Amino acid sequence: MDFFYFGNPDPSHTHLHNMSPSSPEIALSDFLLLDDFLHHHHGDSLSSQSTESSEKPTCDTTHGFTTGATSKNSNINIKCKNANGGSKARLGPRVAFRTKSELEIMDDGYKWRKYGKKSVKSSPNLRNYYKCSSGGCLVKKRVERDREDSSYVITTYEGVHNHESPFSTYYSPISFLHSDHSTSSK
DNA sequence: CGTATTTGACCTGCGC
DNA sequence: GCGCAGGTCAAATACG
Repeated sequence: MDFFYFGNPDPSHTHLHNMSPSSPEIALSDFLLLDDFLHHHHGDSLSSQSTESSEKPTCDTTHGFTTGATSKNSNINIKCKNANGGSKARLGPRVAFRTKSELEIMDDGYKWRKYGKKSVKSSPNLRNYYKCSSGGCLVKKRVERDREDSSYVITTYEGVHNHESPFSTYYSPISFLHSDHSTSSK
């Protein structure tokens, strides 16, 4: 499976430029992997070795296991959706961050262009749609407030950037995952 | 004046 | 087939 990293998703605490490689600040956010992308490929060897969650349809339950690697508060939740969510061709893996932030606009190092806004049934709040404004890069993101706790912002990324972040002066502690598995997707 | 954002219309998939 | 919900488009508008 593919993996990508957007640096510190919570700009209210640290700025990207100040981020250290070990970045404990990521602990301030929940990090969700929506691996319906995997499910889309179900049947191949991938799903057998990835988490058991890919076996179950709509395992919306929050696993909430803590990454011993990063730290105390960081919840990594693996979410997988039913195959119907993946019936269309996916741009790539979907990754969601839940971040406690006043601001919905997070500078993750990429340049985003807003292309839509919608109120959705699943939440009383509006959902905003962004595309990466780099030419040829089709990565999208959705930003909405948590319906449970509006002080949280849920940011969902879809796809993989085909270019470097303008601010990629740092290295992700989990970037090895990317190099390790990037060949298996896309 | 060029670029980004806003926002209603339009499109598509899904459930009934 | 119809209606609903989510996602995208694109013209109009705002902003630098």
